[in-house]
Amino acid sequence: MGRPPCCDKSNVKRGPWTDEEDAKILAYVASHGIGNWTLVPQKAGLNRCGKSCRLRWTNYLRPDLKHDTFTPEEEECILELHKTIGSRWSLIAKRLPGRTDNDVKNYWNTKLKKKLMKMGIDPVTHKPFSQLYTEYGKISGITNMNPFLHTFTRKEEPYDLMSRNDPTDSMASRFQVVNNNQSHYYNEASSSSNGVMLFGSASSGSCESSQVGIVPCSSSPFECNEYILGDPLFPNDNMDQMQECKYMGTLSNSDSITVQETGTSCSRGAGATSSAAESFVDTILAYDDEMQLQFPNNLDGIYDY
DNA sequence: AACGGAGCCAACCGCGAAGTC
DNA sequence: TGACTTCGCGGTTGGCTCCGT
Repeated sequence: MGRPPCCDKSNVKRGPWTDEEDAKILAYVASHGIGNWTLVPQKAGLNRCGKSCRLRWTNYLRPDLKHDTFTPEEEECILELHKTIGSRWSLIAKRLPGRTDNDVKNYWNTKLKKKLMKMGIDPVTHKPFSQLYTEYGKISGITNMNPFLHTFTRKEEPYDLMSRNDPTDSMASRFQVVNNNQSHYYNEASSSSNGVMLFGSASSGSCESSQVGIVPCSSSPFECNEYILGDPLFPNDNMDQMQECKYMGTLSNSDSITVQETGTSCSRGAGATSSAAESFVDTILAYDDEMQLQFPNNLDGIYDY
């Protein structure tokens, strides 16, 4: 039944690699190529777990890897990609030849994140903290009135907003929706009219299906169709439609994306039923209009989705 | 010189997806 | 089809180095 265990984890060496061990990996790959990593320790004469060997190769020994510091161009690329797709390091690393996901992740955590925070920019949303606090204040102020938003804050629902007690916490984390085994960011980059972000959850009890997409306005060489189309939350039925949109999935140079849910039936709270033809943003706008009528003072000013 | 804190990064951990039997 | 595995990923940690006191 199944494959044999990769190794006896209690009986393998761990910790830093020696030059001798590196040489064994290199020699093995040179003669056999990359294949079944579980067999590598045995065949290469290493007392290591196959998983550890694979990690050592992919993160350090690969001949195509760069070991120098990140260039300003690479830094800019990471920032742009992170703004769009978040902490999907392996996807970001694929756009940076010679860099691994571990490299990118470490560089982000040790340099870029702090750099952004020093500039007063939230590293998750890539928006100024001041703007986020303003927007969050508005959202929290109307949460009890808007039935749609109320759905996300009720404790008995699968959705739950994170605590706002920690002032050092990223604002974006407070918009993270926890949905059983899955969580999705309501990326704060998603709030203007230049593009559309479709979101939802296929595993939600109230949504039968959903889709996630990013529509930008300007086209850079980067295309994120692969991320969107590869997203498990994106129903196959909508793939063709997604691929037909030539703008879909190209990276926006601006931070303007709007949130929208389309397609299948989805009910979130009283009155939030939307038909297949009724878009999510239409539903929100309808509530917005309703709120404007009922509480014109509270919702005065800019409030774009 | 000794110490402690911060920064950095290689390596590990745990999970979900995919593969195998 | 189900049990069990490997693979790949993102998050976290441990230890080394640097720097200020």
